[in-house]
Amino acid sequence: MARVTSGRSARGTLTRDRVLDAAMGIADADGLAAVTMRRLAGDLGVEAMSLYYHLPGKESLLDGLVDAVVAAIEKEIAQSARSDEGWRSEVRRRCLLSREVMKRHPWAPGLIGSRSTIPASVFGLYEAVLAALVEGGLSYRLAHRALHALGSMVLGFAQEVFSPSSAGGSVDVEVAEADLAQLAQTLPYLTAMVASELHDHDDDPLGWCDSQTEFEFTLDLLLDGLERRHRPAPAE
Amino acid sequence: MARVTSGRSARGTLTRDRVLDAAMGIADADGLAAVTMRRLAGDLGVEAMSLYYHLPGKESLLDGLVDAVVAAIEKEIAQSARSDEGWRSEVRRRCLLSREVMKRHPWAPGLIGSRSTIPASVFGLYEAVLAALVEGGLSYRLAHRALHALGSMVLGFAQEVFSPSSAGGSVDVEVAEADLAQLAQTLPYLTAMVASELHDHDDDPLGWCDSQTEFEFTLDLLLDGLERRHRPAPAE
DNA sequence: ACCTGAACACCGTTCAAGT
DNA sequence: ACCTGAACACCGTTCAAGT
Repeated sequence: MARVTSGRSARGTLTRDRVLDAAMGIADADGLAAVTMRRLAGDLGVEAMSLYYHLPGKESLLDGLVDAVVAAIEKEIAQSARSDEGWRSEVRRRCLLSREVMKRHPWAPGLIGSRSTIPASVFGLYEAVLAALVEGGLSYRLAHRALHALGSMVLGFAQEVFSPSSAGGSVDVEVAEADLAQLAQTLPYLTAMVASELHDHDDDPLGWCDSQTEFEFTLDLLLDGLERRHRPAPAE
Repeated sequence: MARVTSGRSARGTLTRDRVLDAAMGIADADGLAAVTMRRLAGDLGVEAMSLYYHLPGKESLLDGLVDAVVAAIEKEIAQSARSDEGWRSEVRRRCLLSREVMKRHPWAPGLIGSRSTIPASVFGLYEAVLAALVEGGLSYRLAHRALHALGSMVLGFAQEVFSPSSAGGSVDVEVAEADLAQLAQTLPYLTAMVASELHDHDDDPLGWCDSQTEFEFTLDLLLDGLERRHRPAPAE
């Protein structure tokens, strides 16, 4: 009577957290495709429809999984935090630690990439990197480009791909005025960056984040570096 | 009687190509999620089961879509080909043109990323970039790292994400000896690169493509570039 | 050779009903 | 408050059958 070995199991009843834990377990073991409402319920010793009492639906479950991975990354980063670290070292550490976590949950990059709307927790990771860059003395302009260039490195994967439209939804950047104050509070650096970049593009407000320009910046960053390593001491 | 306006329509019968064309149309119009066997058949004025006569199944259809996008990229690149172009300029042009095509098919990056096995046509794009690098004088070692670093730029998307395991399948690099000759013929540069890198790692054959090393190389490439643009003239 | 109808084993989700 | 059963509208796919 001390322990139930499986099924509705262990202590107490169903919980959003227990559901998310079980979902992560399935994803880690059998891949994200194995995470179906019916399988998940089965592992929890419950009927599929019971899950809807704790989560509004599958989309919400997937958002919860992303949040869980981001939380794991932030935990890892917090544990290794140092003071008196340059921006370069801090950004580098963050990217490497994110990668460690992603290796434990190889389904996560694909999931994050396929989400139609970027979960707020992911913005938090970018906010922290941006903070490091700006505190390190980079201009908002350069820091903005750095965020684009570092792109998926911030999340811990390189060489990998995602489409904002893969899930069909376009990323909606419209923000209600009411939410803006809230945004400025939780993501102060990102808010300031957008404000700064918008101001610099008074003549062309729509061009403040031109993806063509960002793409070429990143591409040239990489090509410059490769050229430099190919012939190490160019005449400057 | 001259024209049928819709349905089984136009000239003749169902064809693999007509099916793929229709699938691309649906994906462009309503997103990849709208491409179901039933919807696709409906648009072609046919029953869903008829599709299976022309394609073995949905996986094959998706592979066909990837091939179609790659073909569009290669067409674009062929049209703008120049002789007497340095490796840097050629690689840059290829990446920018790939991006143009991807903008027309915004579902493509996500699709390519989610494929459990990398379609052969995609290897062709990397082969061409590798050829440019090697012919431009880069060592196989550096060219190998360049391929990792340029990563998704070669396919036309930056700042985006993909997991090899998102679809559950691990990328299988095992190659039967019989296929090796064939491979060497169609992808000579990639074959030579692997051979060269394997040779350089006689002591540690498994380490010839260590993803941790590649990740750090790319990360430092980007950080170097950002640092350089932050304070343009470092003491070297 | 090419296409179809009916059926199977799955999905996520709704909704009224149980306790 | 928490969980369930039956049902609905979808999937991809098989297989025997039509022409």
